[in-house]
Amino acid sequence: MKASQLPLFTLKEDPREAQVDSHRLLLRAGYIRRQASGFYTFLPFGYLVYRKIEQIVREEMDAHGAVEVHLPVLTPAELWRESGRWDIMGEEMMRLKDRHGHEFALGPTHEEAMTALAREFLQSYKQLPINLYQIGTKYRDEIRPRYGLIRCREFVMKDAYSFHLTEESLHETYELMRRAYRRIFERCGLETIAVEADTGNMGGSASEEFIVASSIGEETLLLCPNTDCGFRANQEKTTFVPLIPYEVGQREERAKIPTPNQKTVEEVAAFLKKDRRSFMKAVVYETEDEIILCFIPGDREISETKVKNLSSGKSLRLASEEAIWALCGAPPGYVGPVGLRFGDRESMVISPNDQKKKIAKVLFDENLRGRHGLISGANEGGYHYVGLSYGRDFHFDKGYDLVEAQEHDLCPRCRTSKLKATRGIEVGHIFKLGRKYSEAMGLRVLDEKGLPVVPTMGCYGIGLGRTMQTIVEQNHDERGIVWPESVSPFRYYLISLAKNSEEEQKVLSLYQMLQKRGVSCYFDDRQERAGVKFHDADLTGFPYQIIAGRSFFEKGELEIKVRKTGEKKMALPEEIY
RNA sequence: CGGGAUGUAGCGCAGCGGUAGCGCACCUGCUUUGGGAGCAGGGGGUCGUUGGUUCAAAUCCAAUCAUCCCGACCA
Repeated sequence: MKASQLPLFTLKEDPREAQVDSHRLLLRAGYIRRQASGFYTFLPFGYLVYRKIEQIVREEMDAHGAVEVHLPVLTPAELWRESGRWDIMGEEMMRLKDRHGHEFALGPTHEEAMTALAREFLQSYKQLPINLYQIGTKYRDEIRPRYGLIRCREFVMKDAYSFHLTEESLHETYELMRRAYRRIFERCGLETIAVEADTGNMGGSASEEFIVASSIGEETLLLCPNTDCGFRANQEKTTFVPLIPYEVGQREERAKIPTPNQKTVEEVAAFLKKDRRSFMKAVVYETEDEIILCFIPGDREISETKVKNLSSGKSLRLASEEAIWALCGAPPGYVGPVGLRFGDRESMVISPNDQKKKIAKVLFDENLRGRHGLISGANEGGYHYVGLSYGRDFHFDKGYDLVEAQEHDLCPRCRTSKLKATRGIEVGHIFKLGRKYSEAMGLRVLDEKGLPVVPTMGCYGIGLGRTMQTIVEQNHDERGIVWPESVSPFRYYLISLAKNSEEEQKVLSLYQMLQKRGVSCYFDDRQERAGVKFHDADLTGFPYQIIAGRSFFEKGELEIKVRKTGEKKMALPEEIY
């Protein structure tokens, strides 16, 4: 392709909107352009790269036994109501009505739609297992779109859904997909780390994320440096194990201490000159039908993800001040385990200002078990208790893991090494979904005995646009992008330094000869000075540059420059492939 | 949704009460031609939108929309 047909859209100056290198370079080198916050146009080069990635994904999915289909972007509300997610998905899901008033979602994911498709044609166990995938546009109304293609509101995802009679069969496909993903990212020139992940509101048992280590990543991973152990997980998923176990402490008298205007653990600890480790921190959440009071060690932060997994799964948020008053009879900051009007054990129904009656739950972190001398709110404004004892002032049967694990905590697997933290971009995710959707949507097949069974499911996603930008994030220098050959729009960037029409004709012949031989080459035939072409060639980042200059016109020799290393060598036209 | 910032030519920005500017890009001509050329000439903006203050508003005030950054984490 020639520049006169397929123009460059390069910019001389950095666009103001871009904050990170990969985003800046994709804009500047003319690969993408923003249309609205979180919505991007793919320009010619960008679309070429995108399609190369798509093709890699397609080839590997096909090679690993999956079948491609294509579903509508709009999914009817009824499907989401069947699974119960119409209400759960919240504002992240974009919705609209047609002229008849029928409700639709712009699909953020397609579990429901694919399960609905499967139940239409799956009747017998003989049809299983089957793995259906599509490459299609998704919509998520992100709170805050960021970093170009990394987090946007319209994006292309490859999503696959597999259906199985047995756990073993699901496991086989899960492993197959794991292998396919390794191949896909490898072919894209990305080094991924596979980590255990939280299953989120998707439901299901096992789940693994494919992460590319990067400082702009929005995921935090915790890794065990002990190679024999090899533990790697998403921070959200990591079980908290303190490096130094919490001391049991001495049993002592309970005392109520005035702590006026001291609300946070930090404030009260400073005020009483006590260590934060001896505090029992209370955090209150509510959902549509629950109020959840959590107690955790005072020196740590709570993991909202972990609490969410222990709740009804609906929209979890910090409780309102009214709800805290209704629950504890005290303002925020003074909540504690003693004197809760419903006791300190299990659940009962209360009625906060929020119209509805809600179930009250109390969750204790396991690290509070059996401890004495703890400090917590007195459930009375302006007072805290010191000297709280397990068994006397609070107790619990089941303790939970509620604390967010951090770097330098103990590895929960080998329990010998300190965890290390890394930031990363999630480019792929594989799940064992289980029967959540097949069950809810009435998917059944007959087994060998002719009895109906509900198939179990797996689900496997890759963000294509995000993958594309991640490749740039990992492959660039101060001059521009350095594409891996597998996804570069073209293999060669041909720069003509012709000074007259005779020389121009020579370069054009060269280009036509390369075309004829099927060499992937972009010909910059613009009437520009050499420097401009060199800069654009480096910026757009194809793996090799062919420079037709003096040596070509005099001796027929071309200069080949390797973009990545800057290394140059001479070659004859026939030697270029 | 809370806090901060910014909207002026295609892009990057200055101007902050008195005729709308600069650099790059674009068009024409001449010279130049191996790392973002020089000279000369030229085209292009209802200053995000709406309302207000004023003799006079890009400039002051208000509202609104859009974009970017930080937060939405925890009493």
